[in-house]
Amino acid sequence: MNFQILDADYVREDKGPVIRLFGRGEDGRSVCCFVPGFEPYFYVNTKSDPGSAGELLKERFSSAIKKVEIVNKFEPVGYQVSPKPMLKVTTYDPGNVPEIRDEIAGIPAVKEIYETDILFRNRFLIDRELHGMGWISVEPSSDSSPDQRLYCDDVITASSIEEIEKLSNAPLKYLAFDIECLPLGGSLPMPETSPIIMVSLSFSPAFEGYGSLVLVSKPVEGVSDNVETFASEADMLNRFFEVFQQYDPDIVGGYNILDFDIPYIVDRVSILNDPVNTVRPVTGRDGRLLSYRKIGTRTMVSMPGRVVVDALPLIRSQFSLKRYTLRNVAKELLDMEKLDIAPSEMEEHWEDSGEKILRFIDYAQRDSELALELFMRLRLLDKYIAVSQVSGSLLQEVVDGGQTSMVDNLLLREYGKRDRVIPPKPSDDEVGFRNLSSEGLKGGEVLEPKKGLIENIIIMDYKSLYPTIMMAHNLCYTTVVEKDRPQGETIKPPSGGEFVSAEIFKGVMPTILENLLNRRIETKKRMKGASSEEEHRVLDATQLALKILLNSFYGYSGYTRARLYSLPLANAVTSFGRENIINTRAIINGQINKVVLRDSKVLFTEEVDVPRAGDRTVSLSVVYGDTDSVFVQCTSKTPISLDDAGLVGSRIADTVSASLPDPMELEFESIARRGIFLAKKRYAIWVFERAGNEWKDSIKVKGMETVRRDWCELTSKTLNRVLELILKEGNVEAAVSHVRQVVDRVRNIDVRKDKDIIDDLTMTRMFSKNASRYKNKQPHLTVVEKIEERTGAPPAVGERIPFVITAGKDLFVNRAEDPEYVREHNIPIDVDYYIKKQVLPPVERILDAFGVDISNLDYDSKQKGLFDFSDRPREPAVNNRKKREEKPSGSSPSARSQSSLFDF
DNA sequence: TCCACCACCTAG
DNA sequence: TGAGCTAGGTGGTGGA
Repeated sequence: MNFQILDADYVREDKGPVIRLFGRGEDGRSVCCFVPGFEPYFYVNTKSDPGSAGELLKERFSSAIKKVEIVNKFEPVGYQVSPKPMLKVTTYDPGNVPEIRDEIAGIPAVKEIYETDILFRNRFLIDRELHGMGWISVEPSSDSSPDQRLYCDDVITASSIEEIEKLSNAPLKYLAFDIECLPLGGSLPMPETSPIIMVSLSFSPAFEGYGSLVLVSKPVEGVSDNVETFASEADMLNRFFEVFQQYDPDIVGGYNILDFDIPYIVDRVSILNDPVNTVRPVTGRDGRLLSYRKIGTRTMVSMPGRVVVDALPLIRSQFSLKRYTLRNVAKELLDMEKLDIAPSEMEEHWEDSGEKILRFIDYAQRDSELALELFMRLRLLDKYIAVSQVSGSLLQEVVDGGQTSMVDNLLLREYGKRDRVIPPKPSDDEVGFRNLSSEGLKGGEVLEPKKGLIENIIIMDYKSLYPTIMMAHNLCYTTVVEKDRPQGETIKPPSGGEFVSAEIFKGVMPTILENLLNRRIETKKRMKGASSEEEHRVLDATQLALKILLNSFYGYSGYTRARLYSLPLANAVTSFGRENIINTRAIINGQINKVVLRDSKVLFTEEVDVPRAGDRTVSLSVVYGDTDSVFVQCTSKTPISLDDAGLVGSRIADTVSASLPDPMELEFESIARRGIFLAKKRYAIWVFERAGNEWKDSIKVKGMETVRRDWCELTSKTLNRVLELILKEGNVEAAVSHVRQVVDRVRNIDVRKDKDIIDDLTMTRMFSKNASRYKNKQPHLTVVEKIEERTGAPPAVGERIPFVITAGKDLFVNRAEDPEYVREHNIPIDVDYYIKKQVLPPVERILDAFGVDISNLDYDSKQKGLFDFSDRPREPAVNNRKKREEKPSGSSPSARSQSSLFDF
């Protein structure tokens, strides 16, 4: 029998722990597979003779410890010539391990204890070389059949398990749900007082022919046939859990279900069950009841055999949006409208028996449909499934957790194969110590940009810079010289320290990275020959997962809560990176300096013995770079075609790559016809990228206000237009005139007449911590306070708060106001603020690059400035350009490119 | 007026 | 957005 591993856990039986693997088969049947015979264990490093220490442990813990063996293991960190004897302690029960560990820790002969905090199910997957979302082939054993009541199509016991390769996913079943509560008097619903009145469910694939189902807790006439009505809330909830188990979903999803729907249902059920049990919220494949745990502000839900996924956090981390309400997310990402009923009108709709209640039902249905659409249409889980397969962690862990557990998982697998033990997660004290004693981790190098307008830029970047540095220089926990000294030369990073070369000992991490990198190259190759769209999608997700994992190791090494934290290692990586980008600049500016184009060939100066007619010289100069990228300006007396620039780019990239150790590689990316560079990490370019035989152009904006969520839409729109006019059309005059129009329009805003403009004036900022922790006033905090005052329900920490600035004499922060409130009460907007502080400064920074003298500008409406052309000829930009052209070439950074700006 | 500081968000 | 990292720009505020 073949199936894909969705989840795993264990149960205790008489003979010992038994692993349970949950999954779905290629035939579409859900499976629970019991695997007996796997035992928990951990390692102990002793101060003296391990033999006698082992005897001591066996005696002291005879009821818990099954056996103690002496094994040869390397310690986690540092190059070591040979392993040392340690104790491998096998216990009867995984649950006892923490307790035994704590007692053993007190024994004087014990130096260190390793791998006691690896979850039993993970230990199993790692040791058996199985992976989350991996396919396995199971040989069922005939003699024993598990008798537990499980909510699965098939229940088997395995006699053997083998991982198999399969490109597609099993036909996974998705269920998304959403509840509606009845807020009494328009206030926030609380489980104690507000009943759940509807539950809406959406299915993929359909459930008994229905794509969605709405359960309603009171009788309603005239509903469509995917609506079921009940006499009570309890009846409705019981039906919900019944449908849940009948459908038997693999993925249980929704929007904000972790922070709202699931806790609400659980709390409500316990209230309904108070004197007598009337509702049984069975949701786990093992029959477990729905429950949740709060860890800090985070809600954890465990549903054995299934995977619970809240779309909200996933969308937050993957898409940069101004707001993450379901309404906005559906609009931005799905181009779908959420139906809406204001909380204050819900009671009225609910009490109605005609059109209003039917509308309310539609509204409920739409919410679960939207949630399901987010999963299906955005293919939200593809990436997580692939990361699970590649890292080996279970899907639930990948979805819930960060990069740490994935890296841990990969390290555990490879450390195990190399006979190395892994240290435990650091205690809070240890983390505190690490934070305090850290002299700091230095990051990447950012080259000062040549500011202003620049034409013909070759953009190149290093492919996976940090991972390739680790591979190239064998940087690893296991290669740091701090215990034994190796023979011969060592690798000395610019940051100091020493690492053993790969010839003497190849590091564990470089080995893992090499595997990941090779698999990625292989996967990309297979993508080209993919036989179906589905196969292509799976392979694409896989290569993306490999990239994510490749890039996770560096961050992990500098993360103070990581099992394997190493500042010397992390600093070695970045120091090589900084050295590398500076060397790259030196090679391009100095060694290469210029190239000659001859018959579609790129020649270096030393390759040109006799100049020929038609030779074109292109001078090269690095004008910007950030961590792993270089931007090279090309100057030539004749225009340079995209193809020629591409050839030059490839030749440079190849030349630089050849000077570097494998697998470091500089890659040609794209060509920018024009770019405006304002500061480090702030620029806009008109780029051309190769797409087959074509060049595809686009404008890319980095760091500037158009991509920042704390600026208003008016700013983004205006700036985008200005950038487009300047970059694509070279039309500064038109840009200035556009700004003038915008300013005019803003001056004449009448909030009462033009409510839509409020959307364009709205800024958002994240409410990032509790109000009391803010040292300074903040505009969005003002709004949070106002909302709390008005409704009693302040937005939650972590939400993005929209606000506009209203007119008045008070301090800026105090004039921030909720856009909704402004709309309803026709509150005047601070027009001056929007012109002077929102629209003009970003535009000025750009026009400044054209030498427009802004020092005399006065934007006050009464005095006419550059942007108020009403009684002034609109020529400043043009005049300015002429002035600049008269200057000798080279006297100003943008002078030369300026002259060609309008000829292009 | 200048500067240090907080806060935010972004680049990579 | 409660768990990978640092570098860097910009705006508002309040005190020197």
